[in-house]
Amino acid sequence: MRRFRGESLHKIDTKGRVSIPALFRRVIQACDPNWQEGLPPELVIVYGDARRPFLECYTVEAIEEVDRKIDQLPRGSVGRKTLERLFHGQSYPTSVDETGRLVLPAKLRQKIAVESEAYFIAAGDTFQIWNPGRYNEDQAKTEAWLSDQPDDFDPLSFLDGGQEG
Amino acid sequence: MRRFRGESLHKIDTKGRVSIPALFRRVIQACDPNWQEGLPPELVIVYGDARRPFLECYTVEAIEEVDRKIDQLPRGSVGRKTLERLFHGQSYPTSVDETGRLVLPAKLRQKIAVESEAYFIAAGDTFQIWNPGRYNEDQAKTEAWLSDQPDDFDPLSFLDGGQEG
DNA sequence: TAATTTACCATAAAATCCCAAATTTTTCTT
DNA sequence: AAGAAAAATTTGGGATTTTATGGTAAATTA
Repeated sequence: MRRFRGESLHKIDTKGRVSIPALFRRVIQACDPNWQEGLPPELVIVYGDARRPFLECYTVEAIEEVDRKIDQLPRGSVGRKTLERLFHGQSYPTSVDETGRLVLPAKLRQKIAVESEAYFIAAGDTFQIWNPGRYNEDQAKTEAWLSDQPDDFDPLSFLDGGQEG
Repeated sequence: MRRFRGESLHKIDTKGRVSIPALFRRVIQACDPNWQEGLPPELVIVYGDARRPFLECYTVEAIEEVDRKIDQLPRGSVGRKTLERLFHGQSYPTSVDETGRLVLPAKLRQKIAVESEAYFIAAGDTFQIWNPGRYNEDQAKTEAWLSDQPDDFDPLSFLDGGQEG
């Protein structure tokens, strides 16, 4: 399975167009089982979780996996209903244009409060789009926490045992 | 499992190109399960941990092991988020070119403050890239610490029980 | 028709490819 | 073991391609 990796900052123009990081485009294309020469690679942007200040972008393969899992939940259950709202309702299917860009409609830009620039960061099999300042704040918190740890603290220690709080 | 071993100093040219020590290349290639004749061997450079003054280079196998472990952490946990930022976001996937070189983008060069030369040193299943002067300082500290130990102190004693610190 | 969205064209900057000169290391031969 | 030949490594420069971004025209839609 291909994964996103990396981060970068891009301009948003007056029409809401933004370049997708070139490396991300390759993953989007490789993970679109319907893609073929000449067609624009597709993806799905999930924007509904109000507690998250970013847009979450899924490849076709990744969103189909989510869909399959939702299908397995009992009809009428709270979980299923919530997930259907989020992933089926509050999501925006789109595609990468010929020049490697994507159009963020006004509604989505407002959701994450972006205007002239957007910050892209990989998160495994999805990637996120942030307001750059908002991301920096969040990142600063993470770094502050890290610098409170002992000098020899290794983030990888999360991987072992992890008695996570 | 193949391991990196050795150290060396290399020039960085104006485009950010730097030769990878030949012995390291063999390990990178051997640990890239997708590699085949004609393809460039791939690797991932992790640069995000601000407390570390070097770039940490992972083989494909090594980074995939980290990815698998991250996948097993609970979604939404602090540990998972921190590790995703670090290993998925603040990392740079790249490959070894035909002449055995690698390109360090300006952002990565700035992170470790290298300009005309870079120092490479093995560290088990990864290797590190340092500013040569910065590495010497660090090494001097290690040596100073060692020389403060009793004459009969054997570093290998760390291997036994080792009540570190 | 006015407004919005989509397609198409253009350009500067950056990243990549291709070729090649000097080294250095290894192998071969005497 | 020494010297010569071959192979591999490190480094550099120019040409080409890709990327990020902007603008205009065509098309869709309300």
